[in-house]
Amino acid sequence: MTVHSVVGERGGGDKRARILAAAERVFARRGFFAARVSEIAKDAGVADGTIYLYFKNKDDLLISLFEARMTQVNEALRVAIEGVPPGAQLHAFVRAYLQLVHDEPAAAEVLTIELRQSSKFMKEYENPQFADFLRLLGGIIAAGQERGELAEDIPSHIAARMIFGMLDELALAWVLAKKDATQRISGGAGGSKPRKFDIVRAADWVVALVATGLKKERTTP
Amino acid sequence: MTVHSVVGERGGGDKRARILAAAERVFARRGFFAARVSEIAKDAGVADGTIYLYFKNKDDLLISLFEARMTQVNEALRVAIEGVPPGAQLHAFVRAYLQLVHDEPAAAEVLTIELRQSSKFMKEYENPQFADFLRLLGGIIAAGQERGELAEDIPSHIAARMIFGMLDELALAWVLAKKDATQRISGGAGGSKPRKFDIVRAADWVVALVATGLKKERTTP
Amino acid sequence: MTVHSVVGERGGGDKRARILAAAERVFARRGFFAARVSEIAKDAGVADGTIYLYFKNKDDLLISLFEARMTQVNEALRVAIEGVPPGAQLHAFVRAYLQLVHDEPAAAEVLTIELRQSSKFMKEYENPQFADFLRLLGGIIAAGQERGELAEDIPSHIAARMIFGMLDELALAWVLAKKDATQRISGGAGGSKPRKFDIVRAADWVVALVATGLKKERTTP
Amino acid sequence: MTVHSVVGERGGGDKRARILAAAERVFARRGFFAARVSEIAKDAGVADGTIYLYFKNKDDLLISLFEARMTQVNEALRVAIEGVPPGAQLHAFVRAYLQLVHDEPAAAEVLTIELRQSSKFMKEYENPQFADFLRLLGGIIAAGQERGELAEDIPSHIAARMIFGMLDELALAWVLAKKDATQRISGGAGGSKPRKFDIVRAADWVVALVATGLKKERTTP
DNA sequence: GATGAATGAGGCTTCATTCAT
DNA sequence: GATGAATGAAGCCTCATTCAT
Repeated sequence: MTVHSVVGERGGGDKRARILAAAERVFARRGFFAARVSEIAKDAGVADGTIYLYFKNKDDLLISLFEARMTQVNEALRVAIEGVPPGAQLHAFVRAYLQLVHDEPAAAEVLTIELRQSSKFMKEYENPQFADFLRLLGGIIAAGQERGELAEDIPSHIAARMIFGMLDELALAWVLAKKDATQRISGGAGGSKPRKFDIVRAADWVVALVATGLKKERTTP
Repeated sequence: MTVHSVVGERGGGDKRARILAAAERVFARRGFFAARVSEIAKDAGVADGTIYLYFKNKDDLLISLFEARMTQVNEALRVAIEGVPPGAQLHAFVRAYLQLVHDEPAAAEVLTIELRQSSKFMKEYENPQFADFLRLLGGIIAAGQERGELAEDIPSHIAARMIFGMLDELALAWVLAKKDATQRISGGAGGSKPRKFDIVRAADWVVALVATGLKKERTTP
Repeated sequence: MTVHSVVGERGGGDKRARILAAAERVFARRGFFAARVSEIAKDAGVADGTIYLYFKNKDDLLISLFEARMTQVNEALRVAIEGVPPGAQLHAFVRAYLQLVHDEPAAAEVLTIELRQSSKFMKEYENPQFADFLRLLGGIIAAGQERGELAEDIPSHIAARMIFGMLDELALAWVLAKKDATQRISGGAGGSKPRKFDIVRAADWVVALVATGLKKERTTP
Repeated sequence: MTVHSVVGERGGGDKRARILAAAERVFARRGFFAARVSEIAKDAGVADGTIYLYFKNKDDLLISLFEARMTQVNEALRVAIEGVPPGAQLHAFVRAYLQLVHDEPAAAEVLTIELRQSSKFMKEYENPQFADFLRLLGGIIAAGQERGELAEDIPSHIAARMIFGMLDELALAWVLAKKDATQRISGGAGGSKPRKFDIVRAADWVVALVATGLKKERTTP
């Protein structure tokens, strides 16, 4: 199953998928609130009214998009850690996640930015797929703790949150930097618009930080 | 300088501050897009039109709020690490940040959720205060690397991003959990609505993770 | 010819009649403007598009319905007064009309309520069947006046209008009361939702009022 | 209190009244469903949005209009029968009602046609003013029955309904005839579009019919 | 400066109607 | 003839912003 088959492509077969793919592009381009249903329709090559044959309303479009993408992300992550030795699963997970961000920047942008939108989506909407995601990541950590490989002073679900926070922030920084081709390569800690960096390579940084921290003198055999 | 003097209080003196404080409450309650200028005016005890004597428009209200809060956050963080030995500054920084989140949940909600929002603010808006924040945090890390205390394999500005990601995610989880008093204390990695936890104590977890990672066998003198 | 054969039945044969019957049910249930063509189609067991094979548009559906029903009403009324002595024809007419209302409440509701509706139907639409109805009733009165049995101070067509007004209002009151089974049997002149009464028996009241009025001691020459 | 002061005039003072007056004109002209809020606004000389400062929505406009008008009608009728000898009150009531129709044809049209509109208004909407109207008329009849002047074989509230039916039908016929200046003066019982007649004079016809019926030789005891 | 009634542009959505199959 | 997915015009309503008082 490819990424595109889930959300649909421009030349895709069924309308629902094409609308969802268009919604993703437009939400990424404008943001949910600034996105116009008519623009999504135009982008999908359907009439405005057609959207309402497949989705209840504009909100449903975002929720459906999120569910489709998040389900797919979870699926890909599960595949990525399958057959991997327990001790290497966290690395595999992180790398796979950032690879997905790299491959589907529009999806990453919607997941990263739009879904924080409080009212309708993080508060009222229960969001079971994101819970799945956290459960998957938390499970890897908890298993490491049970095997005695990972310290138990941090609750696994909190650790999962923290790792997700890192990944999400890196994804956001990368996605926003990507937007701006005229980005000045100013040195230092940069402006609010971060410089471009290799998001896939960043997986190693995340794993390094999570595994052994920043302190220099560390692991002894 | 107190927190309130920056953003204003209900019984406060000047109108500008009262409007800003009201905006923060309403943005936290409804989200930026769902917030109504008239509700902010009512909450501030002024007429709708009065808001436009102090702010250019609704966007300006959010930007001003963000700048005031972020300036104050940076100020508080600078104070928190002042006079602290270099090796302990990161801990002080993290603890101070999460304490601020704890003390001003409405502010935390606006900074955490609303500012990620759409195009208008993370893309078009330059956001120098957030850059300051990252520079401050990145500087602490860079200094540690220069002193040879911290590993240099992760660029300091990337490390700063990752740490901010953790802090932001914890703040978000805590703020959203706070919203829902009827939260079931179900076990496991939880649902999308995280269980309540002690946000201030979480500072230790962040520092532990950042310092030495999750791996069990670690630092030897 | 039965009532149903004109407007069609659920299990009926040809599609046109089934659509018309469904339209009557839906118009009675929702009102013309709130009725959805798709609901009529569903109720008739045909596809939406099929309706347009038999009717020009939604308006045509109501007009056709009205013409079919009114033609049938006029037919039934003509039959009802056939062979009846001239002096008893008015009574027969009134009784037959209210009996039809009783037997076909959905039809009565459409004729009574929907057709008064806006411009489209009472203003722009010529409505020859209703003219027939008034001509039939007016003819009975005019004949009575010519025979010297009825006073001539009221023009026969005005008298016909007044009698129709009574019948129509009684039908409306009865139909609307029928809607609400939980009707409180509060005394007095009632609320806007009238109490249930025997619509067929009401024929005697109409005839009594029309024949001799309300005055108790009737004038003697 | 004049008629206009209740519903408002074009050059009137407050906006609410002007909007209500415009709504009455537009509803009479187009019918409720075909009426456009923007046309009402234009007719009232206000912006579209202004209407929503005074009324909740389009439905509220019709309900408010009905309540204002019906309250005023009831008031006028009460004044019309005040001080009139009991035996003459019915005549006074009928004449006053038809005079109101004559003086305010747009109001009559809205009351007569639009309010039959089933779903929203006769079914869901309780309509206390119309109940008042019926109570007033029914009270006059009941009083006549108690004084022994009127026959008691017809329940007073049914008699009230029947009289209202006559008045309403005459009003409708007159209002619709008025619409069409090019009306052919075709003889006989006419088409569906009735010929013009003197609506005020019609009061005598109604009273004659109600009082003594159509029978020429009236029954002697 | 302060007010808040008024504005009016513009979006989401509905639904009668069409037409390729 | 029958279908029903697709169309797209058009309306109600919201709400940020203005400006006369």
